[in-house]
Amino acid sequence: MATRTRRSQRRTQALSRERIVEAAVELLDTAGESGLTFRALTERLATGPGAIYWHVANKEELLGAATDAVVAAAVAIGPSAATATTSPAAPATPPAEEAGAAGSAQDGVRLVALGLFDAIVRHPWLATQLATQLSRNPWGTVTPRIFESIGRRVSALDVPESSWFTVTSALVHYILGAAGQNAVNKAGARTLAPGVDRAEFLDTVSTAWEELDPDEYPFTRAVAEQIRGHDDREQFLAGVDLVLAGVTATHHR
Amino acid sequence: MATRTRRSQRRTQALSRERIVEAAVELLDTAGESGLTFRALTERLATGPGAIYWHVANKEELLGAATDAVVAAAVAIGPSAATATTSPAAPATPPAEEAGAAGSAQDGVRLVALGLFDAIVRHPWLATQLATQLSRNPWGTVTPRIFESIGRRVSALDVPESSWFTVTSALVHYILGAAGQNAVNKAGARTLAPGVDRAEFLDTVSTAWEELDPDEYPFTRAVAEQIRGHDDREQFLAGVDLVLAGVTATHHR
DNA sequence: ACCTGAACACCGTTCAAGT
DNA sequence: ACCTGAACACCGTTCAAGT
Repeated sequence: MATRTRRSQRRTQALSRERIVEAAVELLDTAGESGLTFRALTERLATGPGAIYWHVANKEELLGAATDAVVAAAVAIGPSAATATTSPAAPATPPAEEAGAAGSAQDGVRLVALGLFDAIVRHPWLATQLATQLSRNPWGTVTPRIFESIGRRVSALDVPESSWFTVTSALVHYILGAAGQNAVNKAGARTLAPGVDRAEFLDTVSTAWEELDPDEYPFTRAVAEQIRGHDDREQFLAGVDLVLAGVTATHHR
Repeated sequence: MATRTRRSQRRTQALSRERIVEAAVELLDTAGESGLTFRALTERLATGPGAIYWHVANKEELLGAATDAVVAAAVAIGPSAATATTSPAAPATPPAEEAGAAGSAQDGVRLVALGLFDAIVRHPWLATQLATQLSRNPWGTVTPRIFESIGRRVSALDVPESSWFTVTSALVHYILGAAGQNAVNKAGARTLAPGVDRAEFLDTVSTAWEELDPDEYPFTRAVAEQIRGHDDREQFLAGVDLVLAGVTATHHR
């Protein structure tokens, strides 16, 4: 078999934290979560483990940095603007969408939400990593980044300032929960042909759900059919709109 | 130091998948995600690794079973009914809440949501594990369990059947996202005195957020103060109500 | 059928030594 | 200041052997 990528030529660029994080993201995308090892990293960067440890404290920090880089790009850009290379450094301010009427702040929320959704689709490991990062390291950079980009749009909605935190939290939580679950791609595939593997997969789940015990799972069985033809992004956006509708109904009415 | 729990007496019960899962949950609760190793399990159960592998295919399956056991108990019971011992096997049908008027289906949703929330607080490893389980194994038992218990209440709301899937998904996604992020307990503490460690922690986050760059993070800084005194459960429920309000506003109105 | 425990391949991390 | 690479402790998993 011997699938050797003969990338172990002499190193041309100097090692740097940025280059290490970049390589980590590539490895995660290519080989999945279990593919990111210091040995693989070491080979790809043509160096030794000690060198990596000089730039990065440990694996947890490396995963955090990889997550942060991808998230930064996602919230800055909006939905899949096809950035081929992931650049760890992102512009400070997101490009302004349509100059802001109060109503199109809702579109802003949708835009950021889709940006995160697409990022998770492109980088399936993000789903798990986001959960890890947000729950055991909320003082890090990842949470504020997401919070800020959603929150700005929320503050442009007409919602009393005292509710900003609650509303933003609800949106962020929905987005992360939904994006996470929908990012079910077979590991390794860079871009999945949208019609083929995916439809097959949904079919499998739908069938499995239809075969559940009728006494224990009446609802899930009843609804299994609806999963078959559905479009993930559409579904995801419908959920965002549901929350936005709740915001409108609850505040300023 | 030699902190030996001298639990390695001769085994009294026979080994079984159930007992292994139970021990795994205890280990996860006590020592965190990194504390669950086959060696620790082996010592606690007074056996060898081979014996465990006879009952369980691998670590991934073990984690899945542990997650499933805890989730099953959570959705069956509702908010923290203080089950001291986690019983992997759960009753088939959840105990009926107040006999169902259409309006109290909303209370049903709140009840299940709080049940999951509390479960994650009691078992912080659930947050990460749920994300893993749901995203790379949706044909497992965990997803249908959660889906069913929320979905039943949704179908008792007056929402057209064609929207059941969308609405249930949105609720489940919010619940998992929110519960996940809020489950920030210091690892190891079984029950945390609610007023002490937690307030200190929120204080730290709030302060950190106030010190962010004013140009990049105006919103997060503005809202940092609101995090200080807030009650997680209250916040969580407010989000559930926001989604429910959205459902009411969008459907059958 | 169920369990034992030594052994294997692999992993994250350290550190004395080099430039 | 930055990098090398051997070495260490530990982990999930296997398997021939026992009962």
